[in-house]
Amino acid sequence: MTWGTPRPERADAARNRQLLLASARELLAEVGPECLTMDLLAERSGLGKGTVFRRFGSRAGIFQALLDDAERDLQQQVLSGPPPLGPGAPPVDRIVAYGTARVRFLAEHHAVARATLDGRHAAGRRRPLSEIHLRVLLREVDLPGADIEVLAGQLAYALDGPLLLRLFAGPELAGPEPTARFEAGWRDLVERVCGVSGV
Amino acid sequence: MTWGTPRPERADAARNRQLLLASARELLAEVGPECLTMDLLAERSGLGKGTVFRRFGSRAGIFQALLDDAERDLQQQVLSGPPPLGPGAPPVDRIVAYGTARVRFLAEHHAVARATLDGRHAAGRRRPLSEIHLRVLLREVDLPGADIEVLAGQLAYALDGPLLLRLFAGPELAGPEPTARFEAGWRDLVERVCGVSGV
DNA sequence: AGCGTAAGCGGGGTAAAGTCCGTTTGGTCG
DNA sequence: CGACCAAACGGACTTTACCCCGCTTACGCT
Repeated sequence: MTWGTPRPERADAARNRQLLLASARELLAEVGPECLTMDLLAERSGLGKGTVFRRFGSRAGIFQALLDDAERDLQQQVLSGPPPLGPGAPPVDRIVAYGTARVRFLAEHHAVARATLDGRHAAGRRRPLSEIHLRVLLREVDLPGADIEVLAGQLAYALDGPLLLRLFAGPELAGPEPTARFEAGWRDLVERVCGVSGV
Repeated sequence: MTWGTPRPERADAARNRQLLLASARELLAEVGPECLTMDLLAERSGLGKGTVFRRFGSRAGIFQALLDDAERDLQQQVLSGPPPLGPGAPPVDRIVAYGTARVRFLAEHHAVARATLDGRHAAGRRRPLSEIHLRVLLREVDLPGADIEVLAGQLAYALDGPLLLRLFAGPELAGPEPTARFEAGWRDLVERVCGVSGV
């Protein structure tokens, strides 16, 4: 036994995965994301509820799986498609191209992507504090050609919750070391964006 | 009657708000975030479950309120504290100082901040795709002194879900206009970060 | 003070997420 | 071909966020 790959997927499991994804897509079109329940999906696909949970882990997992499935195409483009999205172009061009592609991807699948975030009744999330403050300050900096609204949002999210929390949550890293690293990273990012040249 | 302010808060409501926040903090320390249920909080504070929901709207709302409460102090520092966090310093310095303060704030309150994100068993969220791809490409760009790991995370989040979804979700803006704006914003951000000078 | 009313309160009810464990089945090895 | 086992399945059960609506209470007005 070589343990490089943990185990191949069983045939019935693979079949059911496809069945579940197909049923989920149907239901999504019929009743919309917020009415798609685990029970409903189980019934529609003719499988047990336990099976649905085994596959997806949670309600949000369904949408994640759906999105991953749609994203596979984008991944292929990135790995072996034509430049600048695929290999062969200068890295900066590829980064720009990737962002463009991803924005379009999310715009196209925004309903599913939204449902991924779980909070099914959270409706309007709030993150205005950092963003507003940054917007005000950025206006005072001379940044010709920049879209301040968008830039403020980008920086706010670069700074905010998910990134930090993910690392903090990981292998118990709430200590001083990653904190210092984020602080340095933030300083570096801001100085690059604002065009501070020197030492 | 002047209708500028919708209505002042009733006295008992204010008292109960404080009581609930205090009870929530106690329970948080005793049983941890994931065991803090709405029923438990209601019982501990001697109020009805309906009241708890009226106050906070949802489970996540509790943690949001707790975090907002703690953040009020930071807000004060920003609005009227000493520079560089408060007014009086050059904007870039203030931006850097704000980021530093916020990183420390989140590091200190990471348990609560984490619980804010609702998905109580979501555990490890996945966002490796964009991040890994960006990391690889950024390494090919000459960026002296940059922490590529951190930078890749920052850019990935600047690009990713929450920002887009928030605007898409808002006043129904999935159309082409904001998409184009995000694409342009991304190009601008990347070029600033990577030090592309010219036209 | 007495009254009207709108906001706040209570807690039982509901639906849906997530868990458990006994049963079934696909795959492999003798 | 038959036995064995780990993985997959099913669906009843538990937990808990969230809703609903009749009751209570604080505040403004006369």
